[in-house]
Amino acid sequence: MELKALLKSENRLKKNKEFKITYKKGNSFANRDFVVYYKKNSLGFSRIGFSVSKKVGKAWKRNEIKRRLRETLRKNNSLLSKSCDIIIIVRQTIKDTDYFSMEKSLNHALKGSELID
RNA sequence: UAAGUAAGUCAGAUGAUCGCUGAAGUAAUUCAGAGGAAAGUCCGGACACCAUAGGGCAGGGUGCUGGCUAACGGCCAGUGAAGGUGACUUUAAGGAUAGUGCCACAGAAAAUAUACCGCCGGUUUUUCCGGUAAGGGUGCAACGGUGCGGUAAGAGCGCACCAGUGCUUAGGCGACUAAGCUGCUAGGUAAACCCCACUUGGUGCAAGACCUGAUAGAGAGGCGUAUGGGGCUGCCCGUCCCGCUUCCGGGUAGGUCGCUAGAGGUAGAAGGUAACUUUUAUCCCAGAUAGAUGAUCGUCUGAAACAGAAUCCGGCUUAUAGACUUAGUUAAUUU
RNA sequence: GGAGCUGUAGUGUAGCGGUUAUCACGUCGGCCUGUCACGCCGAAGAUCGCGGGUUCGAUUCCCGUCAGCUCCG
Repeated sequence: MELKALLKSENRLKKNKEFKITYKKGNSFANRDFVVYYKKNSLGFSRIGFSVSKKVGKAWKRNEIKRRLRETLRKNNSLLSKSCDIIIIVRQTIKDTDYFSMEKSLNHALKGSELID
């Protein structure tokens, strides 16, 4: 699958139901900045959802975080072949970190959940 | 030069690589892509549905004058009051003689009554009676203020000036201002109830319309309309529904539309002190749906603030780095 | 996106415009007890979320603002 397709609509978690199922039946891993829920699916590709609480910041701040997360995942396309539903929850500590340390932290979180090598 | 006042503008730019959303195109590709506040949701509209969008009362809102506007609690121009040396700023600013309430403590007395210390007269010299409200004292506030006359002592009792109120004249569309005159003195509070004038139906794009369409009833016609219940903001009137029967077909979830050409932008002309209006030319300028603008590198000038459209407009309020423009004011120095 | 509610000692709450403000739990000190608890007595602890305005005087009335919470798919 092509790299740019990662963020097409079929690769995103959308429905509230899907989120709830992943929360209930999936496994989780957490570090200082992120919580990752993941669960195998039968689609042959992965779907990813983001969850950024209002406690993190105002609207423009949350948008910025989501943009940067998408950029990080775009560079790192190995997630797609896993066929998983993934939810990435952002914690409050992310507020003051810059792009590079965020990327590092996210990779650590994904390694911990054995989604990437 | 310093301090301060008012009005207004911009809101990083540019190049490269990799990406996101929409439109056009068979395709390569091309074009467009967050704000001055997009925010708060404090007002006003458009639009949609609710019942025909109704009547009365209650309730809500606004409150100096004139104008502007689709409308407004907004804006513009003025009036009064308050503040500032000044440029200028602020202003919920109708009515207290329609009525009701309240004015703690203190004080004689807090609104139609009264006299604590006093002053004066008479009698008596402990006091009592009468007159008085000038002085003291209380308080945010004491039935006008200052001065002179007057008096037993006093008092708008009389006079002059001032404050208020009423009337007349002049100016102004008007709020009001100026001058003159007569009578005389009226406590404050309406962001207390209230009165007066104007105004106000409710719900909100999660409005609503259509497509597909499990289970079972949204709709239409007829009959009945006694009681009771429910809906239409609260109550009353009025009105619709709930009952029975016949016909007909269609909740939630999903998708499409609503969804962006508009009280639109830019430039000019005319009218107006201005807000704004009229008109000519020209432009098309986000439309997502878990929700699109990012990352890296280079240069300028320094990894600049507040901060992200969600139906759309007009305002208000709040947040905001840095830079700039224009017009007044005050003070100091020099010529 | 839209609609609403609440802010008062550490916590949960009362409060007619008129004393820098009530009660309970908690805290601190004392009494009681061999000791602790219970009980009794006393004390401290509040910029009434913040900023303006009305008023002689605001926790209370009005305006703005901030924070928290609830409801509507």
